Amino acid sequence: MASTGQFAEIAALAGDPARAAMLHALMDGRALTATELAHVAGVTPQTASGHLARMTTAGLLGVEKQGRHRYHRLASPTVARMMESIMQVAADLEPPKRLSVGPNDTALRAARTCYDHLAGQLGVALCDAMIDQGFVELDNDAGLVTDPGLRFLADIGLDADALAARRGKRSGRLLCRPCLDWSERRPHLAGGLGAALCAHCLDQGWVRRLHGARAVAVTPKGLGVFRGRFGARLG
Amino acid sequence: MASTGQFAEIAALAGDPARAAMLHALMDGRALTATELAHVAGVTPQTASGHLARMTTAGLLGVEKQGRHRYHRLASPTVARMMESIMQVAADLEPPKRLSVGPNDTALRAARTCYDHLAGQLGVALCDAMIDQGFVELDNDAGLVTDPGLRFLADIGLDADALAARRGKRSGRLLCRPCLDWSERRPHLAGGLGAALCAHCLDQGWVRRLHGARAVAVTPKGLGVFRGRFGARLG
DNA sequence: GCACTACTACGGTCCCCGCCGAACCATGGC
DNA sequence: GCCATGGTTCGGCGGGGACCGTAGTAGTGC
Repeated sequence: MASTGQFAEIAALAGDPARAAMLHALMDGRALTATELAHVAGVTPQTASGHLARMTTAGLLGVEKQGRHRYHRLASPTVARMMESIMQVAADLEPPKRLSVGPNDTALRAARTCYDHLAGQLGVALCDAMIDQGFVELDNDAGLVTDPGLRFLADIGLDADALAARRGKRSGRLLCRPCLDWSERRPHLAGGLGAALCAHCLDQGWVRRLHGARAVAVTPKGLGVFRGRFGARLG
Repeated sequence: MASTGQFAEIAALAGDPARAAMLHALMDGRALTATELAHVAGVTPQTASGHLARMTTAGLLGVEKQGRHRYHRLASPTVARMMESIMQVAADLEPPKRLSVGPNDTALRAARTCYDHLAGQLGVALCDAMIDQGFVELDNDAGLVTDPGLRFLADIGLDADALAARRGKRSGRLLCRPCLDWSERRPHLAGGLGAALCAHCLDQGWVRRLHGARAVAVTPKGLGVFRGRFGARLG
């Protein structure tokens, strides 16, 4: 089988604190340089370089060389999914020390990207609002966009055909994937729909990224749209 | 956040070869004793005991004491999902030595349980057959049971209402989750539907477990059902 | 050409952790 | 009561790997 040895190898790679920090930093889906990653991990560049090389040959990361810089990113959405699922298990672990609930942490809980979709209080609130309005129906395994939901998406500028193109084999209905939020313990929208929604929010300037991290902020314009059109209850 | 420290802790627990072997052995959803797990991991009982204690306090495993035995099982489906996703990433790793493609491995590829649903060639074949017959529609994110599919499920003895009860908030339609098979690289059915289907196959004697491992075998009766009713192309 | 930056390769140190042997509890059968 | 069995705890050993020095190699700008 994909022997336990290979399984252990991947898990062990993710299990080192320095490497875990780098992987987390890449969870916004963008590409960073080795020096930046060394900084977030708190190690010297040469140590970081070694870690990055190992993760790249293992297929966790991909690199794009560009001039004298080498940008490292997560190799695939599959890796991001893996990290999400580990985070869910880790969230059940009682917090050990809780010494620093810094502002960074607060921002992250409020709104963040989870590789390609929105998470945190914002992600959950948008999801709840769309359920309340009957735009999507969710169960533990999957979600379904209703006919009013399709009209709503078209209304805010998201074309259903474009959405269908993002997905694989299309079915008659537009489906999506629920993703359990590790900080809120409630589901938010993921999958092709979640990715499209997140990209659209960034395009339209409804949310913007904060200082190159995973956290995002809702713009005034976005707040109006989320409250008015989505019917979301936000802070 | 669910700090990178906790993330790394969970991943590191899964990253040790001995612990990974134990976790894999528990992936059939049943509970095993410490001695059995020590055997599959190839370590002494006292070493296994230490590993099991750590994984239990970390929330990866649960124990049920029963007489002088202590049965260890995966703590939750969440843990199983985590392991599935790590396996998917690990499957992309080129096989390192491939020295023993033993019969055990062959049986595992042919048909196995993946915590609570069927996987391997059998799982993929059943999924393909149900798609071909128009019983389910799948995309990358989710799947939908059609009306003929609901009738088919009732026909083979699976009640849709009972299925709905297994899931969380019910939607108008019966949804399911696709799970990418790490050996076949194609999706099979998971989620509540996959779990119900697997349980039903075991109940009806269509498949039976092999020597207490994850591998399962299709019985002659099951072969008839899978070919005749499902229309599956099997071996 | 030279200086500069970003990254990689090598050698050595240190520590964590997985492992086992032996001894120590708990349960069940006689 | 006694032994047998499954399981856990403790102490010491050993190896793997994470880390940082220093040194070396591309690519860029002057």
